[in-house]
Amino acid sequence: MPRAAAIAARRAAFPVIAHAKAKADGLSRLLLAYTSRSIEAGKTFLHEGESATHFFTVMEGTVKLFKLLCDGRRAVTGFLFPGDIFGIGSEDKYNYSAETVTPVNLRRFPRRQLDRLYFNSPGLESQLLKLVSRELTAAQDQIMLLGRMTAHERAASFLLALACRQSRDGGWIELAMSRTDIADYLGLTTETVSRVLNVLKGSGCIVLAGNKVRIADAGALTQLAEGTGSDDD
Amino acid sequence: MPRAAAIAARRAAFPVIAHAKAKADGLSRLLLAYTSRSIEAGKTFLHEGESATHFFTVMEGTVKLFKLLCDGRRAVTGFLFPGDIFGIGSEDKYNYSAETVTPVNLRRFPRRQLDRLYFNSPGLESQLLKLVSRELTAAQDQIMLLGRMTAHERAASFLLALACRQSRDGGWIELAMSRTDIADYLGLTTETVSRVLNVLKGSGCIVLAGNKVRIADAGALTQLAEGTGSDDD
DNA sequence: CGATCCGTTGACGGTACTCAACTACCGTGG
DNA sequence: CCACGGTAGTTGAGTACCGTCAACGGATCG
Repeated sequence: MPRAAAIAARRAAFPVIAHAKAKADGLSRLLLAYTSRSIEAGKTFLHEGESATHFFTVMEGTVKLFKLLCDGRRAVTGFLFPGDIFGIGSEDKYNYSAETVTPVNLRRFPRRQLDRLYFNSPGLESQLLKLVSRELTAAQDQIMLLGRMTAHERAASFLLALACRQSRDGGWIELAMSRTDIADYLGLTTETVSRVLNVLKGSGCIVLAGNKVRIADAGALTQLAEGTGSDDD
Repeated sequence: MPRAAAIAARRAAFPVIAHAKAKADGLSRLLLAYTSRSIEAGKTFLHEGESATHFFTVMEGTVKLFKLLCDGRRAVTGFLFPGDIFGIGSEDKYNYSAETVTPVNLRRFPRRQLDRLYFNSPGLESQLLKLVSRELTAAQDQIMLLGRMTAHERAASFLLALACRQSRDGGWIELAMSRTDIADYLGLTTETVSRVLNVLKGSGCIVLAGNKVRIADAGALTQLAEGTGSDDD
């Protein structure tokens, strides 16, 4: 029973709105009417604490959301892929910063106009509620990961979650983000990320080739991700 | 600048809806019309994965929300106090379990009736959106805490966040939850929690007396919580 | 009074961090 | 063309923080 829950958790695991595009059709159509911006890689285009005037959808590329401690320590709270929406949530300030990982194409939507739209399209608000709820679920999964999983388990979970988002290219996953980004996402250091990935590679669970990964033994990886060796529950 | 952000973060730090009662007045009034249940301490009254039929508000007592790994490892995602609302969020299954920490008095509200209510009270849905957003913010703060803070910093943050919720009794904070609960909340072990609290006590930051804590040196505790010793940023 | 649970304290060990060196891969410019 | 510098990733050695295991004290309860 908890096993099923764990699997479901991983499936929804991105702090991000898994397949938001499909689910938020009305919203997406809405966004299409608005300005599209191209941003080069490595630009912080949204700062924690700024007043939240817009929300965004990723058209192309990868974005990361993160928070900083005053001494520079960083936590990446999520990666965003095409179709994901962020900056929703009715706080008046953004509670994370956002930076482009790759060159990115974004559409942004002024929040100020939301109230008007709520009035016109009644389903919209509950769509947003659903999206934020999904983000919340993902964040809580991440809490489980950071609070109670080992480095190996974190890496395995991460790869499986990535695979769920990018199921194309014959199983090859593109690691668009740097090791530092992954480390800050998994609560580890770059060195540990590197080592752990190479252990997974060595054990035959994955194939590592530069920025690409392929999951070779999903079963073994899943077991790792759940911390279950060969024992039954 | 990041310092201000960090402080704001701690202020909102409970994965919980800080002072939801005040903010969600319409909602609270609504809930008052519904059944109230008393539950003894230590009962799991809501299971992760169950279909989410109701949402709840805490009238009295303390509740914890948690998730389990299949091998029994646990992460407490939040503590709930009187006035807090949970089980909102429009997922069809609960994504955490809930257990009473103390004897608790709850009101519960059938979700099925929400749609009808949305129609009648237009502000309601955006109230919910705001509550879920706040939960999300809290969860992301917890991600920062779990991913990038030391045991001492986590404990200090925890105490400060608790103090923000319970500002009564002349500064005495009631630790209704066990060390195990705190450990699962902070991603530590009970032993470490115990040790760290006693270090804080020894350094004069706090006063520990059984289940009660008083913050003696809020400044020092805040510095600890932020990881800033005496260096400027 | 024994049993159990919770919290504390101690000794020890391991996982992951720190520090450091080294490689590979860029793009730039001599 | 290759030297050069900068960045990203890998690898190694040593360390530290925190987890594990174990024992103990105090409270509650039957």
